[in-house]
Amino acid sequence: MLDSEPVDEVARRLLGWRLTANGVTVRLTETEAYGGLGEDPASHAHRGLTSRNAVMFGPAGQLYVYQIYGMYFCANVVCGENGTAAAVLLRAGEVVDGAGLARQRRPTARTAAALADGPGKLTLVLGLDRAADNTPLSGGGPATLTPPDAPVGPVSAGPRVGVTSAHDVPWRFWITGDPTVSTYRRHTPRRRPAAH
DNA sequence: CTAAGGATGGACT
DNA sequence: GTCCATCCTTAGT
Repeated sequence: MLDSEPVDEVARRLLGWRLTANGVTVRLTETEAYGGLGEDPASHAHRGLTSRNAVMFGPAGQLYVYQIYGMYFCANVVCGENGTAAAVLLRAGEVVDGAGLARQRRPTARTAAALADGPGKLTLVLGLDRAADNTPLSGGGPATLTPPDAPVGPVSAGPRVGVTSAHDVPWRFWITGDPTVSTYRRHTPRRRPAAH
């Protein structure tokens, strides 16, 4: 499935799957699709293969973890056939097991729904960092992906978050009405340092 | 409720 | 040197 379907379809179907890592399990409630070389200006792979995005060009089912803004990490599921670069960003989830550990890792979360209602928060709760980059999700690695045990409800789609280009592509998917879905924020334009 | 600004470091031009 | 697939706190409707 991960390698045989369009990446946006995979993103949709990953909703409801469970991701387990370091004693915490999360049910995915929000995902985003990113395409490959030349086809998606918002994708890390758009400009070609680099040391950071190399995992995206490999076989499907690997975890792609990268650091952003110097202090957070984002987790992706690599999709597409070997040689094609595509991935699904895991944006949010509901903690369904290991809530105690999750709270320790996210002391600022005021509600259970806020434990993993954003991509950086999701990796914090699961204890994932660059060490988990390029590891298998099928078992034996730091993080494991398992199918849903119940059908998911209605799914919504919309533009991706924090993306400067391709605002018209509705490649963000979430479970309709779920309280753990991150609130949409438009990309905040960079400010230049005040001239003096 | 929304908007703005800072923290912070690696990848890329 | 510039740009982020972010989060949190503070200030303003």
